[in-house]
Amino acid sequence: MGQENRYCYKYPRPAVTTDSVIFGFGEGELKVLLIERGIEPFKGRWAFPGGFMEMDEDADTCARRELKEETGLEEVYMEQLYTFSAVDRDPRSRVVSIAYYALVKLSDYVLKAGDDASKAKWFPLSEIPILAFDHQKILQMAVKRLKGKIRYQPIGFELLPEKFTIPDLQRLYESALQTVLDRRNFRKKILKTGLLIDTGEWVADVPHKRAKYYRFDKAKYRVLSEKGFYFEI
Amino acid sequence: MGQENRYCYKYPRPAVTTDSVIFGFGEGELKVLLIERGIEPFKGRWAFPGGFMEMDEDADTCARRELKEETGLEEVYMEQLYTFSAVDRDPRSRVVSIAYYALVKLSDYVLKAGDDASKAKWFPLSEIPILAFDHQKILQMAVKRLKGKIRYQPIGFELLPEKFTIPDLQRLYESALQTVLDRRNFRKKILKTGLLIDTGEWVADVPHKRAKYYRFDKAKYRVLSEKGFYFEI
DNA sequence: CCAAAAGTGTTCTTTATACACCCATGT
DNA sequence: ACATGGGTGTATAAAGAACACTTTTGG
Repeated sequence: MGQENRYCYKYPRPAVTTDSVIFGFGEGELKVLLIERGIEPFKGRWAFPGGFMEMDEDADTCARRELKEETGLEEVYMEQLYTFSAVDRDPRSRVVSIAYYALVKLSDYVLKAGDDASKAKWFPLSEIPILAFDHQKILQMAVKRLKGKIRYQPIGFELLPEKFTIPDLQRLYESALQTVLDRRNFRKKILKTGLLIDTGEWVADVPHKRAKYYRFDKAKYRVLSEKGFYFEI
Repeated sequence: MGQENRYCYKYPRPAVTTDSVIFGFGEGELKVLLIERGIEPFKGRWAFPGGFMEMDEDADTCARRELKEETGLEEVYMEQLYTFSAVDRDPRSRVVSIAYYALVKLSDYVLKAGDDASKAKWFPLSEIPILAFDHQKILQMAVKRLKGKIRYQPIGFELLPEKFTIPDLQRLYESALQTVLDRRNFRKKILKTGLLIDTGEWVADVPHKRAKYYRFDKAKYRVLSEKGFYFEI
């Protein structure tokens, strides 16, 4: 205890961290989960959840551990994004960050006040504050990746609840891709993939015609994607 | 001199390296450049060029420096691929590797005997030997990425000489994608992009009709890709 | 009865695919 | 003259884009 600098190497080494860009979708727009930093550097600034990699875990494990510790989120869709290694990206010392991005169902995740996650907050993409470190750059890349990927891989479902309507899905696509899509053509394309299962349920308590709820057919998608399934919105 | 373990930290840190998968195209097939390891671990095995990151360089710089030192190659098309961080990927100690892939014009690069590059050799994708570390896994991902990327981004040109014919380009695509393409349709699609410039030169000394040489219009591609140019073979 | 969003088909245009013959050259 | 690979056009099929009205529901 109190023993410092116990780990010595022949050559200098950078510290290795992970940072995760967590996307959610709610109120018709894409959001990102940020944590307010409680310590220097960048104390008080917002940043992505993340932290130092332990020696007995790989980067994926680290990213999931940090995510759980800082936000309570578990078992989310997560993918490696890019590794950021600019020499001066951390003012303290040399730090290499392996960045991830994750897609979560906002409905599964209610921010609890008072616990470790109390400093976590969802920000719409249009209202991102100034971020710590090079996190602005990380965010840019994550958004670009999401936009690129959502067009030809059905990852949109990861952002919606288990049951969702076709108009819900369309709003997500319109928001993510920043375009307007034709209702009839969108429905045709999505149904033609055969990846939606009709749940037989309908939206309730709306002052207009009720939309049907669908589920995403994960098993069928796995089979199709192994066969080289190609899809595009 | 002789002073060891001078760099001490409060927490243990992994070493950080880069490894680069170098693709070339010749004799009608895709090839990869490998280096024979002269030291343990995996002495005598083939591996990708790469090495430890210095504290005053970022990963891109490191990958290019190592590539130059080990093979003499400079100014190649290079992109970050993925970061490999499995706990046991290096038998000596914890090493995180930021992998890159590069595309080079084989014509620009003649292996010189006797210098530092003397242990470098091109291997066709179909004849890859057993590799060191987790390089087999890295190669798999690099090939997957190349196949995916070549379909919708004109990176194929990076693998061909400055001047190339349309049949050359077609052979590259057929080899990379492992398919057979229709000559007439391929030509139409490629020319329709407007990215080929007719050089006015023809192949010489062939016992059949001469093919025209084209150049890739990099400037035009930059303009188009900023405008959201989308292309697919 | 009104406002609001969901559901539904058809036409037209664009793009992709399939396919066969002639041409130029070196040996 | 022959073997080799390069160049070219057209017809058909498939996919994408454009577009308007009716239905259901709560207030």
